[in-house]
Amino acid sequence: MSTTEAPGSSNFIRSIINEDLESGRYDQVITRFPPEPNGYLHIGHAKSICLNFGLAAEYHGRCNLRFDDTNPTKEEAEYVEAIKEDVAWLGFDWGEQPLFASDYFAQLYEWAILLIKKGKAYVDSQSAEQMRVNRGTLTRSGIDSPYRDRSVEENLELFEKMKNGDFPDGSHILRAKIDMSAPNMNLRDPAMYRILHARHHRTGDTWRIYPMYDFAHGQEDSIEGVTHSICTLEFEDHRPLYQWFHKELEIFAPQQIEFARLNLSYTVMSKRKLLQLVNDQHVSGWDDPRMPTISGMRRRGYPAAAIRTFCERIGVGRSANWIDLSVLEDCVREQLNETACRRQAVLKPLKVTITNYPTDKVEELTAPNHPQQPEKGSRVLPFCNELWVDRDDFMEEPPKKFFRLGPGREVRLRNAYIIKCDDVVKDDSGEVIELRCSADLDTLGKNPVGRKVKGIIHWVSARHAEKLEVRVYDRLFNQENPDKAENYLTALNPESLQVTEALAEPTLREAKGGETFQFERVGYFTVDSKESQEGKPVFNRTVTLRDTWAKIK
RNA sequence: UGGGGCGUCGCCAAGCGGUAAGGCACCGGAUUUUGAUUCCGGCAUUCCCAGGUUCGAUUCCUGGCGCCCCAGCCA
Repeated sequence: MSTTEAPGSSNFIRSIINEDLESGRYDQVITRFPPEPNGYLHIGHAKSICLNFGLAAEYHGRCNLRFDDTNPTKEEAEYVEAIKEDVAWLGFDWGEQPLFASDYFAQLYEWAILLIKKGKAYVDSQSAEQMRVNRGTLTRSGIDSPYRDRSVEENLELFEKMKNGDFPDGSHILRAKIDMSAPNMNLRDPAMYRILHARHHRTGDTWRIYPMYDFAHGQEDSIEGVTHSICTLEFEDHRPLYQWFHKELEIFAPQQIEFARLNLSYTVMSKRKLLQLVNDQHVSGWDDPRMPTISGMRRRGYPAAAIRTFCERIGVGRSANWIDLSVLEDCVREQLNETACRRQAVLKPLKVTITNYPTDKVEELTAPNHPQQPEKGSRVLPFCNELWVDRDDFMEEPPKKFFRLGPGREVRLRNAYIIKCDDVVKDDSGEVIELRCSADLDTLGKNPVGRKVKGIIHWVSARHAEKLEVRVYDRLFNQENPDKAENYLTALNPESLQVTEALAEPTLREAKGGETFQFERVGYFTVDSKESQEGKPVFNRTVTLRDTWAKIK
C-alpha cells in the first residue's frame, strides 16, 4: 500500500540519495521515522512519515518506525499505541515490530564507557546552573569545567555509581569532552547521560541514567544501518556532533539530512501547545476533530489518501514555509468528491408546503448516489407535500444574481420537481416561517419547455426526516499565525464548533462510523466513530463544498 | 557584534550557464437537476538588491540587505 500516488517532483533529498547511490557511498536506502512518544502525531509528522516511508518505498529500501524513548519523564505507552495506529492508518508498513531507542540502552551504555576510556567523556559534577554559566554565550566562549580532567578511573567509577542509582538526579552528568570554545554551542562538551530516577514505560526501573538525544539518535541510526537520517532543520547544528560520535565510536555512519518543517495557516504545530489545548480542555482531546493531529483529522473525516497527497503536493525544501490551509482542504475535497455518496440534509430548516400535492400521498423518488458514477447505485427519497428546505435558499427580496427561492420565483428541488413560491407565511414577529408553493408535476426527470429554471435546491420530506446531530467545525484559530498573537490562546476561534441538528433523508440513519457523505450543496460530513450510536449517527462536518455564491455575495 | 541556514508569482515549489514547470489561491468563460464536479483560458520580460565573469547568469564570483535556528541535565 501507500505509494500509489504519483511520484513527486524532484527535491534536494532525492538528489542527495541519487548521488550517494551513484558514488557507492551506500548501496541501498534505509530511513526511519523516529517519534518521541510524548504526544500524538500531527500533520507535520505526516510530512516526515510520507517522506521517510515514501523514499524507502521508492528506492526499494526500508523505513523503520523507531520510538525515541530516551526521556521517561515525558513518555507514555499510550502515546506509543496512538502513534502506531496513526502510522498504520496513513498506510505505511514498518515490518514486524516497531523499534525502540530503549532497546539499545545496554549498547549505548557500553559505548559511553568506551568514550570514557578513550578520554573523550567525563563525569561533571557542576550544578545545572553552573554548567549553564560556564557554557558561555553565543558570542563568548565557555570555560572548562573544574571536573573536566578527572582520571579515567574516577570517571568510570562515578559513571558506574550513576548507573547504580547511588546519586540523586542532577548531581552528576556524563559529558563528551570536545571543545568549550566551539562556536557551535552543541560542541561545548554536550551532555551524554543524565541521572533520572524515573520509571520508563518499557524498561521499568532497570535504568537510573538515560542517554540524551545527541548521544542516542545517531547511534540508533547506526545500529539499524540507516543510510539517510532525515530530520528537521533545527538539528542542522547537531550534525557535527552526530558525526563526532560515529567517528569516535568507529561505527557505521549514516548521513543526516535536514528539511524544513511544515507550518500550516490557522493552526499551531508545537506538541507543547497541542498538549496544553488538551489539558486545558480547549478541545475534547488529542483526537478532537479540530486538532491538526492525525487522529483528529481522521475523526474529522480527512481520508489518509488526502493527507498523503497533501504531503506530496507541498514538497520538501529547506526554506521556511507557511502552507495555506486551502491546500489541505483541496486535497480532502479532491478525494471525497470521488468517493463520497451524495445525500440530502437540511441544516437550517424552513418549512415548505406543496399546495397542489395530495396531503396523503407519498412518492418514492430515486436519486443517484453519485451523479458521475452510476455504478455507485441509487437510493430512495420519499417525497410528500410537507418539506424542509434551507433558510439560506430563500430571500424575500433577492438580489439580481440570486437564483434560488423568492416570492413568485421558481426553483428545482434536487432530484424532484420544480416548485414556485406562491405565498410567504410569517409569524407575529415578522419572521418567515413557511413557504407555500405549487409544484409543476410534469418536471420530474425533465425540464419544462419554454422556460428555464436555473436554481436547484436541496430538501427533505418533513414527514420522513431524521433528526441528526451535526457538529459544524471551523478553523480552531482566527489568526493565520496564532503564534504571532501575544498568547496563541487568545487567537482561538470561539466558534470553531457549533453543534446543531440536521433534518436528513431517512437513509442517513443507518450511516456507520467513519462513513463520509456529501450533503449536496452543503459539504462533506463524516460519521463520528467515537460518539455515534447504532441508528443514531453523529456527523462531523469534514469540509464545506466550494461556494462561489458566497464570494458573489 | 559567534556559528549554522534560507531568500524564484499572494502561498508552496521545479530549475544545477542557454533564455522562468506544476499545485493552491485568484480572475474570466463553457457544460451542469449540487452556484459542486468537469472543462477551457488568464495569471513572474523576471528570479532579495548592487556590482562582476560570460556570447549568454535564477543558475558562477564579490559585496550588501532581509528572515530563520542554536546558550535544556528536551527531542
